[in-house]
Amino acid sequence: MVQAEARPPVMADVARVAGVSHQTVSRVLNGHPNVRPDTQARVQAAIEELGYQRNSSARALVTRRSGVLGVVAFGTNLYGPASTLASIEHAAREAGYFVSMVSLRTITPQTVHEAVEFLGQQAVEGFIVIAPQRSAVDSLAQLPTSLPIVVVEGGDAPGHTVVCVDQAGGAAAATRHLLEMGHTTVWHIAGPADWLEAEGRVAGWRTALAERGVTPPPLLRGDWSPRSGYHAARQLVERGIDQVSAVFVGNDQMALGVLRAFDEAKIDVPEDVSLVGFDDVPEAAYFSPPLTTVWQDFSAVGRRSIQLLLDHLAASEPNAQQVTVPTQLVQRSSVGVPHPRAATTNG
Amino acid sequence: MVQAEARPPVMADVARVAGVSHQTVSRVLNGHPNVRPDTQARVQAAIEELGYQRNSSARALVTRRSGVLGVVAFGTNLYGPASTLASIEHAAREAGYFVSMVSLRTITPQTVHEAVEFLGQQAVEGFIVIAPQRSAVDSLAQLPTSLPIVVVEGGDAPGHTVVCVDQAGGAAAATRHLLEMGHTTVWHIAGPADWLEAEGRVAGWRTALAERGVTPPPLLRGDWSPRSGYHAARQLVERGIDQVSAVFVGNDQMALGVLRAFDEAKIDVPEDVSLVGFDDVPEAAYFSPPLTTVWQDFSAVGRRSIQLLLDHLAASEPNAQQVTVPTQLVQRSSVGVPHPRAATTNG
DNA sequence: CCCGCTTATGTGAGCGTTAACAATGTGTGT
DNA sequence: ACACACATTGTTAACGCTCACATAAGCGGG
Repeated sequence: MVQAEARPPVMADVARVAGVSHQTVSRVLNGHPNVRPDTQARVQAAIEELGYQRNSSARALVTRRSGVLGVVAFGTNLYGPASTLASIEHAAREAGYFVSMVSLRTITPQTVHEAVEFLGQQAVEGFIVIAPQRSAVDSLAQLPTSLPIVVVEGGDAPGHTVVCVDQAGGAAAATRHLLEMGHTTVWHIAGPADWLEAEGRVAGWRTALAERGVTPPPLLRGDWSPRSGYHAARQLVERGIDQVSAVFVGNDQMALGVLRAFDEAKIDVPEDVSLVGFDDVPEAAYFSPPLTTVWQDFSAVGRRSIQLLLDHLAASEPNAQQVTVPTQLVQRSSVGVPHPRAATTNG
Repeated sequence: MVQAEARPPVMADVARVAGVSHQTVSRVLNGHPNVRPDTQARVQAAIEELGYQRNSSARALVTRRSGVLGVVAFGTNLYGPASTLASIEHAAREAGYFVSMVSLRTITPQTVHEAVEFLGQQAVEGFIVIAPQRSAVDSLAQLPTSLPIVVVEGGDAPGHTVVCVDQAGGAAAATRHLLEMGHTTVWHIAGPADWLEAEGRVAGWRTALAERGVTPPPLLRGDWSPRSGYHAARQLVERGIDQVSAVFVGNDQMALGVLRAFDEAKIDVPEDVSLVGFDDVPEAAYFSPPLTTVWQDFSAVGRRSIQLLLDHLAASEPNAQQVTVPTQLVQRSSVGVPHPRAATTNG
């Protein structure tokens, strides 16, 4: 009795059925010119008859191209990174590339290094590293690889190709908006100091204040979580909320915590205090009150990252580009004109 | 002048430097026994000297194992799927597997089919499909692959290995909690009808009401978004909120919309109406008021999925298992005892 | 002191594909 | 009718690894 072959069909099988050589099958598969239409049809038919699928390992072995892009991401259960990641994958797939992902829980030179090394074991052709912290960016310099890398949210990583959102611009727009509504100054609850996004927003906030000759009030720090926003707002309340008429919060999650703290302290937004967030998470429009915030185009970040990475792959030129994605202020109901008492700050 | 070899080193290069055969290098790399310690050390040294990295394509070609797992995900910018995905990747990496991801924007038999076919081009060894909608689960039956598949949130997919959260149990617990607080009935704002998670929660809600002999009030439907929760709550308000003392909302995002609508209508939570959500997103604790909700262990879902998939891979047995991950009620401040007027429902 | 047994290493083939080159047919200008 | 270009197909040799097998070396018992 003949042993039934469990093995999936290979090119030679297709070639036999179609009555051609395996090389012709290869040509059909790769869309080479100079294959007669009827030959092509016969091969095509044989492929479907056998349910043939090309062996990607063999192909990768000989072409030295795996068609896989590695993505090292962080905080992927947060809205921003998750959206960026999805967009990266989408753009990569459209370009015919696979995405192999490593999702980091903590981001240190150590973990970034390990992630890149891990992906290096698989034959990725290039990397996208979402490196929102300074330490992560620094660790990029000494990576054990010569593969092209695009850094997302990597701020001013010298010598690297970087895609980032115009944090400073968005923050300045938010701050200016509050100033233009008549607030004499704007407080800021920032994200963690080692986060480049946090620093960019702080810088934008400072810039907008400086434009008006306003000395920035003391900076408050959170860790992006609603909890930390809540605590920062408590501090504000305790040190005298009368002094505060407008707050620019580093992200929407912290803004939610702020809202909660103000609600508990019977401080009305925007009647008593105006608030602007950052991110424009889907929930922001349904906070109480709906939050004025800064929209980030995460989708564009993902698309541009892939685009730059593919450019690098094609050109093999090491020209490090810096791409900045603009933001947009989304006005809702958390900003109002300053309360009379708040106008007399200098009392 | 000798042309410098740009090619990365291969096993033969390592072998030459270490003074052994390529096969011995292979043995060291794969941790085979019967290699003398000093030989092993020499090979190890040569590997490091040359910065050798094994060519995974060549290895995959001959072993017929790529070490890559495919994940088809949906709604990856939402908290639940994003958390599950991260957990899947983590568990896979710990087991030494790579994760290739496809993130779907719309989930139809068509897109699921395409995603699986796409991943099939890469030589994935198995799939995890996050298929939260009935139509997606149905489309799984006729997939063009014989590879092992684990379905996440696939409800009662017959013949498939499924990991899902105990939606009905969680919903019943939420409903019972409201009933035990003294509410005579509980309204429900459900997710979309074709979502298995939504249906599971509806079923649990009905069960808990039936236990007390309570006829379920009319079911309201949303689409998981805060917007839809807002509109459902508006309906409730317009048709007479006096009839309503407790609402179980299909997820936290919709609950936020409900909160917003109630806030606008000057309906206090939990004073006038009690509310329970589902998911326990990080923001839920900072809603106004902090939301009582049902916690889902997304991390466990991811871990169990990988575990089952690896079992399948090892056993090649087609024994379809169904794993259910328990939930937990998280009590915060959105539930209270019923208002006196609400007790006289039959008025 | 040789036999068999174990341990340590080397040799050769083959995985399924693409690239380079060879070989065949097909038509065109002279 | 002949040479030459060109379109179409086939043949052969890598790619870098693991597997199966062959071989050499070490070691205790008769």
